[in-house]
Amino acid sequence: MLDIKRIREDYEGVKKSVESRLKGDFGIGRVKELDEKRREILAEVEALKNKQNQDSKLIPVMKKEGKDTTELMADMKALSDKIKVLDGELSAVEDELHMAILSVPNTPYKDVQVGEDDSANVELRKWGTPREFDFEYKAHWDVGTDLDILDFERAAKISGARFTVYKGLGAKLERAVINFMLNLHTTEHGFTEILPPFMVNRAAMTGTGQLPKFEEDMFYVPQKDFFLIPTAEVPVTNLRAQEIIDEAELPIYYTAYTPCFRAEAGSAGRDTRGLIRQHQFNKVEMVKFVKPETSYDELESLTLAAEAVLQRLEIPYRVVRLSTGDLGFSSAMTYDIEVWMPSYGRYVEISSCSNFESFQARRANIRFRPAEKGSKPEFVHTLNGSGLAVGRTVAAILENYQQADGSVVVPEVLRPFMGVDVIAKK
RNA sequence: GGAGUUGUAUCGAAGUGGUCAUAACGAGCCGCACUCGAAAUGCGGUAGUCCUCCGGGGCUCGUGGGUUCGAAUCCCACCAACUCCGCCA
Repeated sequence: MLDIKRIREDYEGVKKSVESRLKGDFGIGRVKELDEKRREILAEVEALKNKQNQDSKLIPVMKKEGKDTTELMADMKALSDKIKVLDGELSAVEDELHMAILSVPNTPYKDVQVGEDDSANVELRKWGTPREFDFEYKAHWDVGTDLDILDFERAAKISGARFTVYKGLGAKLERAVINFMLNLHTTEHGFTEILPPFMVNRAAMTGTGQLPKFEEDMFYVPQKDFFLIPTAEVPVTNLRAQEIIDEAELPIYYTAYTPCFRAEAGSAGRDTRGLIRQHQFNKVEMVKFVKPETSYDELESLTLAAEAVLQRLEIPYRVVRLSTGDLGFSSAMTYDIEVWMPSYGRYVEISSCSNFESFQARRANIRFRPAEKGSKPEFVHTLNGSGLAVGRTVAAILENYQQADGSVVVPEVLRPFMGVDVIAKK
């Protein structure tokens, strides 16, 4: 959510910034209209309420003095009716304004290049060199199926398309990757591990920006009005919702493993094979709550923490900065980490690291109290990044570490978790 | 799922229709005094939020409705916590 004051004071500037995302109708004009209408009604109703309060105090005094209050009470009834009508109008305008402003995306940071879509993304750096295969390499779904560690057919039987069953060393590999990532982030990067609920309420989904605009992308549990989390970002960021945090506690770094559930509405026909696009997948997420002036430095270190995973696994990747048109709804700036995927013949997104500035903090009401005496609470800046998507990491391992005989070498750092050096056919 | 109890500031807690929400009374915390220093004691201070013509005004007693001239207080719904029962891993 953008600051309504900022929209009021610099309407043209904010409008221009939001519209640099290029795609879609952002409805910021409606916000301005409703804000003006709201303030008009507010001034009127507050004047009437003040009168109501003043007159209301007279009644017990008059009664005590034995005076007749009939006339005054009749006047107040009329006043009260008028207030009721105006209050009704006010809350209708406020509801509409609230919905309207919740539907306006964040303003991109000044460094973000303007562009229509991912074709305008800028490559910032590359790490590692894609491997040259001297045999005919396979896509990860074939590697996994042939080794009998991934089973897409039986997953379809019990659930449907876009689900996977991991089996034997495949299941163990998934678990090893999760543990490796969590251990790295907690012991070397200063993150505190969180294991949150995988179902959340509407308020949490609104706090991080998934609602009200993207409800159709989520799995929903009508019985309790819960949503299956699309990412750990939702429960973990909302962990501190409605709080005023002591400045001394900042920055706060949380990391969490969770499964993620996505309806993948509108992506029919894309990435239909393999582990890349699933209704349910595992992810290790990193979330930061920081002071505003540090948030862009924190974005750099967050991205480096995610990159460290691929460096330890020794898999080539590159880092890109998303263009305005490719930027997520809540984000001001996003770096994507893309891993080398031989079967795609290109780099594929495996992590997304974003600075939301105060956009989520304002929605979820997450503030901190500056240490300086007498200072007012301010919104924190929130960030998050995948550290990493686990299914895609496993896919990248299977593809990049496959051998001519169909076996897969286990990356060095995962061997303590796996207990084997190679995943081979039985 | 059923029954009961509860929800007021950092915490405990009073207030049960108006003139005690500028939230009593405790506790904690921060200043100051006393002290060589500390403890004890005394004094003072210890929400948020919106609007503003910067004078001030409004809102918030779990949340949302209702009754009333007027609601923390009465009524309804919902949420959460606790106790007991049922169910369950």
